[in-house]
Amino acid sequence: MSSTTQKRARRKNPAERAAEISEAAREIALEQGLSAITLRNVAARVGVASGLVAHYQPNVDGLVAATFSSIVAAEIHEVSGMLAALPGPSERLAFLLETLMEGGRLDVTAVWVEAWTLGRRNEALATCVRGQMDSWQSVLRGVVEDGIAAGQFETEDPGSLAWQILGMIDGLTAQSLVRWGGVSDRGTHLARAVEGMVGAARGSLQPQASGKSVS
Amino acid sequence: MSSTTQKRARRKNPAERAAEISEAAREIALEQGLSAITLRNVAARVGVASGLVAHYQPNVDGLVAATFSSIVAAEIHEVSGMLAALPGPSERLAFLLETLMEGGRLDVTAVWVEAWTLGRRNEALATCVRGQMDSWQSVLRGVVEDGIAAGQFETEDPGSLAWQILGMIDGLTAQSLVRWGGVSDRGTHLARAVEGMVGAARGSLQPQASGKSVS
DNA sequence: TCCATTGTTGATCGTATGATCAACAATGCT
DNA sequence: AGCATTGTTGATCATACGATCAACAATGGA
Repeated sequence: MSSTTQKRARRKNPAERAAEISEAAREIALEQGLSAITLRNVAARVGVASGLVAHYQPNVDGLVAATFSSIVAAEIHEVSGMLAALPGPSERLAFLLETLMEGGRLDVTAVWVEAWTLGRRNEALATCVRGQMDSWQSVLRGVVEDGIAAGQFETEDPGSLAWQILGMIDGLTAQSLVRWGGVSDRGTHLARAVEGMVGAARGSLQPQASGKSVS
Repeated sequence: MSSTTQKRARRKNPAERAAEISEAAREIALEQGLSAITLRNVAARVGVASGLVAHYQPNVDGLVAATFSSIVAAEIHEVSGMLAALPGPSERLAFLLETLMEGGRLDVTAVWVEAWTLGRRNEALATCVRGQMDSWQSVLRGVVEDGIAAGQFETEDPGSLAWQILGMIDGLTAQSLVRWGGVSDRGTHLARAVEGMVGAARGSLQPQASGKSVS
């Protein structure tokens, strides 16, 4: 009993404790949403008094904003790492569409959607949201520009187009947050639409039904 | 003084009072968001005790859900009324894209986005959200099917396509909630994408730079 | 061993929420 | 005028939030 229920938390150095708190906030956000990030909630998960969380994060709005950035930045970093391993712009764009639409990132999508709303009353969060949107747009724009340089894509304004594609992805994934069924060929439709927008060859961005060809 | 500051609210019949409360909730939602719908907040706007609001709306979740439905249903009704006045499917689809992307409905967009998040913890709201999404999809699907019948559009699955277009619109308008600049030709890009998706002629869905041709 | 440093606690304050309900008062019928 | 009906009040309860801070205790150097 004395080992399972700890009366007082083990004393740790600030960096370690701060990391624990950030990680707890991250988990809470992914499981229950950004608005579940609460002094008491985070404290309970770390196994620590609420005051300690407040000590490391003087205001909760900041913690929420930082947590949002942490989650999204990690995703961007991960995805763009995968992008780098692909041979050319067409493959990268196709991979992007397929990956982001796949449905395995609903938790991150929920965080995005909630951040859009919370940003109205949390200025720090709003700034982070804009920053991360810029990051995503930058990644996507890079792919489009590479495609243009390689002669595979054609568009006048890669930046604007990148925003457009991002918006479409956001809307469609947000939709899947509420309604799973209904849309059958989500990926296919989007790929077709984007092909038209970037002037790529028909089918060049379709998610390849690679690997498993059965059922 | 006795006329400006009323000590006790005028006695009204239930239907009238209920309508007042609904209207107040509607205004609050559009101005401050769905989460600002509060017993005391609504009561203050109506000029009434908080208990009275609770009397008419036994639980707040229900009021939030009803308010969402009211706002969105009104918009759908309004827009589909305008659609009926247009000559053909191409004009209707173009009008839809133009109207919904125009930026004059940011308040409604904010309500949508917040509803997606709040629906996670408000089951009644979640049901309403799904219902209104169905309504929108139904309107859009109707336009697409008409277009197919008229030989102007071509697609295998109008229902799925309608979902797709809706998702794109949602994402792009939500984006404009946070970031105004950045995208120049929002409407044009989207129109081009949709043209590709429905197999319509290039330019047939472009927002006509009608009326004012200067500057 | 003593003690200064510093990580940690938990109570406390002010505020806000939804919900409940006995008391009140306006209304209109008899 | 008297009275039952019913729309309305406002205090109250339980809960949850962010924030603050004096007190506490673990740690490691002197």
